[in-house]
Amino acid sequence: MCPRRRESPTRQKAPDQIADRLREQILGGVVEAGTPLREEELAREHAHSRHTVRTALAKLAAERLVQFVPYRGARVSALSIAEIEDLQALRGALESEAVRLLHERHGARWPDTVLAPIEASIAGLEAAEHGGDWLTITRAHAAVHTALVAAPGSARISEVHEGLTSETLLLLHGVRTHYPAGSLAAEHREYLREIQSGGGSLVREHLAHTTELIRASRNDAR
Amino acid sequence: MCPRRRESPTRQKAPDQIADRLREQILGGVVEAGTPLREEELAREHAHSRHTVRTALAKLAAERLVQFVPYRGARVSALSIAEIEDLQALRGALESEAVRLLHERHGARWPDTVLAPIEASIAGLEAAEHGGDWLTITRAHAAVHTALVAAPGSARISEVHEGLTSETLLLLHGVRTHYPAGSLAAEHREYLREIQSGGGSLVREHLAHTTELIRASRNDAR
DNA sequence: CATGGGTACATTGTTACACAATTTGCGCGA
DNA sequence: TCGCGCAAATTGTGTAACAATGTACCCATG
Repeated sequence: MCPRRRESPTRQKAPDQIADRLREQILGGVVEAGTPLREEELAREHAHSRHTVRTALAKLAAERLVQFVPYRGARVSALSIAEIEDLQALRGALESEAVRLLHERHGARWPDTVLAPIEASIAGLEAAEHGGDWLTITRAHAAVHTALVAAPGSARISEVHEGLTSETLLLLHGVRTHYPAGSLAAEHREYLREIQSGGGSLVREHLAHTTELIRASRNDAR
Repeated sequence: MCPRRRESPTRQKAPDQIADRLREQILGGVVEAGTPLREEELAREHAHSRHTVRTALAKLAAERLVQFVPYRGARVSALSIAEIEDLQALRGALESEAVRLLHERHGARWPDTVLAPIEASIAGLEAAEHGGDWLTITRAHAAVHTALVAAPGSARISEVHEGLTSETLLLLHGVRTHYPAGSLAAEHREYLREIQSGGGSLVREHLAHTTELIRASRNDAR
């Protein structure tokens, strides 16, 4: 292969590659909640050693896509409604703090430098709604919230929030809600308009709406 | 030794033991910021394999006590003032959300069931201030904030907040501030009294005070 | 004497294979 | 039919080796 330029980051490490592939399988629904993940089997499938696979699984455990039982191994996570509410409470804390910081700095009319990246991500969501599969749509949806939380530039709030993305996508995978194409984007444009003058309660209301969709979807599945 | 009862958790795993020991060394100042941590050396010192040591180092990296440079190894973390401010912003988001939740449920007079664990941890801080070393004091101090954030029972907010404890203690290790014994406890009793009627701004003020102490301590050290 | 290039060294990243440890389930005997 | 013991399945950890990467040092040339 081509020699790597010195400025490039070192090539992606094997555990990261394995984690990426497993993450796609889990979030894409190929591997369902509760499925055991056997180290030797994964080592064979990915043509890597068990040590490398264990490192990859540890990364997914940190993202809460998998859960470990000692001497029993890893399995794909499933969250209870109570756990979902805890997760949404955390996301609400982070996103409402981002909104508070933006109010503190910019009042009720946020400048274009703040709005443009968020609006760009909403445009991306709209594009995803026309033609993308459900995972593509939920990823684009997550990107909107990520952009909003990133807007004040508080690096650690952003980082923790981004760390919740896999888990959030895993949750939404099970939600078979049919939105007309473009309606999620419209909803988030409205949300962006409202939170410039509103506050944390709008954030929590927005997230509670999502929790309710998940709850309803689970009830329908019974 | 006595056979382990089935209800007991399995014995502590080797990587956790190594991580615990290294954490104590780092937080106790035995291993200073910037010190490289060589895998083979640690493997010899702890009488474990490099695999086990690498797993332990990964745990400490997740707590941000150490930082990895690819192919260069781990070293004990050092945070810039900007990074400290980001960390405090995150802690502020979590603690002020806990306070908001407590107001939402209990108004301006929190019941004893809420206050008792927090007051107990402040008593523990007071005990630590009489006779404990600086790490003992900073641990007891962290326990007060942990108890407060845990009070509304939002598990994930608590968990993220607790995950910041090692890093916070590492920061405070470098702060050679001389508090009269008991004054930290008194300050936190006052803080607990105030936040029952006050809100997030008091939380941020309290944390900003700590950031200022760290900043001043670093200036003094130059 | 200074600079650049190449090589070697230090250390991490990963592998293969093996054995220890733990949990659970199944089979056999009472 | 129930309880106990053992085996199987799987993870947790170890050993030893080699691959990969980055940095520093040495040598040669200008």
